[in-house]
Amino acid sequence: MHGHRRPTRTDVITEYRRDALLQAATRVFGKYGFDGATMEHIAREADVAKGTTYLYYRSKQAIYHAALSRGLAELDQRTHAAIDRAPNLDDAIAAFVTARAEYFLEHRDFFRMYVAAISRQITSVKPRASEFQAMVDRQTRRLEGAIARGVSRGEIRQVDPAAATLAIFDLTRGLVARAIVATKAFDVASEVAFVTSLVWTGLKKGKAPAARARRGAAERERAGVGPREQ
Amino acid sequence: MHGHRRPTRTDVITEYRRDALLQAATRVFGKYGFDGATMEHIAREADVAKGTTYLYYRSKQAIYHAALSRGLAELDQRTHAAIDRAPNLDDAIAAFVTARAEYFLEHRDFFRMYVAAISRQITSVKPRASEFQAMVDRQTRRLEGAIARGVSRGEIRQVDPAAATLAIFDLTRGLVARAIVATKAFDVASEVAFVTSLVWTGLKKGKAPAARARRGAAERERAGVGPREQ
DNA sequence: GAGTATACTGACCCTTTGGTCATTTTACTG
DNA sequence: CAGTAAAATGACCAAAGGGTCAGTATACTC
Repeated sequence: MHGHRRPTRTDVITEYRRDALLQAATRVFGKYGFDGATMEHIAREADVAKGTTYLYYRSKQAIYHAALSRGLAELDQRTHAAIDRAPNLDDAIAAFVTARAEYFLEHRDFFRMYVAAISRQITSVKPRASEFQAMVDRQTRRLEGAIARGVSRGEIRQVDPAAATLAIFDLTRGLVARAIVATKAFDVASEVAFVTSLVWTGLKKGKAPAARARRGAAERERAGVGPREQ
Repeated sequence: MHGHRRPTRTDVITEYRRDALLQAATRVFGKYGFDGATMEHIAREADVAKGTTYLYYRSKQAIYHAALSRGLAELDQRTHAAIDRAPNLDDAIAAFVTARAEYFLEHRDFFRMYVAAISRQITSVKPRASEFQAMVDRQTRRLEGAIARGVSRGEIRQVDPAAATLAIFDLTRGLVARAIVATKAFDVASEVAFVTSLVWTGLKKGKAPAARARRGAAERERAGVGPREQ
């Protein structure tokens, strides 16, 4: 556990329990949400008694946070690897969408936690904004870099790389959400293809319609809109 | 309240309380989420005692459902009106995005409830899928129709209208979420313009890149992916 | 195998909160 | 203004669940 000495018996047990608890937590939080999940349930799922849980994680919050972080780290790692493997921008976009869709579909409970976490961020009054911002940043940085390069290299039209990345991010999340909720068969591959084609066509160089000025309504929103209440 | 006889005193009071409670509920549920909200808090916010709440709504679930439904109805109404006012497809798309973004930004607490509801749908094990499906359908039907017409009329390239609509839907939601979480100024108008331009460029007729076959990973997902567990 | 350290357990405590209802307040009627 | 119906109240109840810890089981040591 620390440094690199031979792991003691305690280290091994700790690692084993921590892992089992995290897996159990992901399953339970994914299925019931933070409030719906009970420590008792998580403990049973990990084949321990409730008290044991508190030997490895300080609180419900702590185990939730750990489970979420673990998934995010793995997701980021996979996303980054996929993008780095892509030789050019359109492949990078496809890789981003594909890698994430794949990961989420292999880890449905994690995806549920992920969506709930995003929802919480919007709901909660507590301004844990910075932590959340960092999380999104980690997930989008690589793709944003690739898009920025595409723009400066003239590969695609002049767009705000951050906005484009976030758009792809949103599309992917929506796509996965639908795949998970779907009761009838849902052709993920073709949905992924649609999203990538939509985005690629939308970004590709061509006579850009240069963000046609929208009249009326939208204009009124011009001013910076901070977190002001309705 | 029923039929069209002169409203009795009771009717007036009922309407007044119901309305106050729904407003209060939206505020509280929006800020604290379903579980975080307490009936006591909602009651206080509506200037009544807890018991009074139960004179007008059977349960916490009931008031939650009523508040959500009311917002959805209004949102749908506005969205539909905006689309119907649009003379052609690209205006319809812009109208959809703008109308929704506007409504959500004017009713931030409702938006929070809305996002939480979506998240719940994904999280919850209970298959209330059909009700949810209906909700999304109501919100997208009009735009989907417009897009379908655009396709058959050859105005845009051959795409699945449902998929395109859902994509626009997702982009709008993401955009609003960011506007609401944003700590620094956030230029909604330009974000709306970006999304509409991205979509419009992406859908517009042109040498369609015909969903370039994605090799590898995505392919493996081909089979219908139902709600199977990880 | 006695002795000790480590790991685990679940009954228990305490707070929170959805929902109820006997009682009180308010408004209306004749 | 007495009498009655409608409306509102908040103390109360019961269930649920996060977290604790005294006690028990397991494993390791000499």
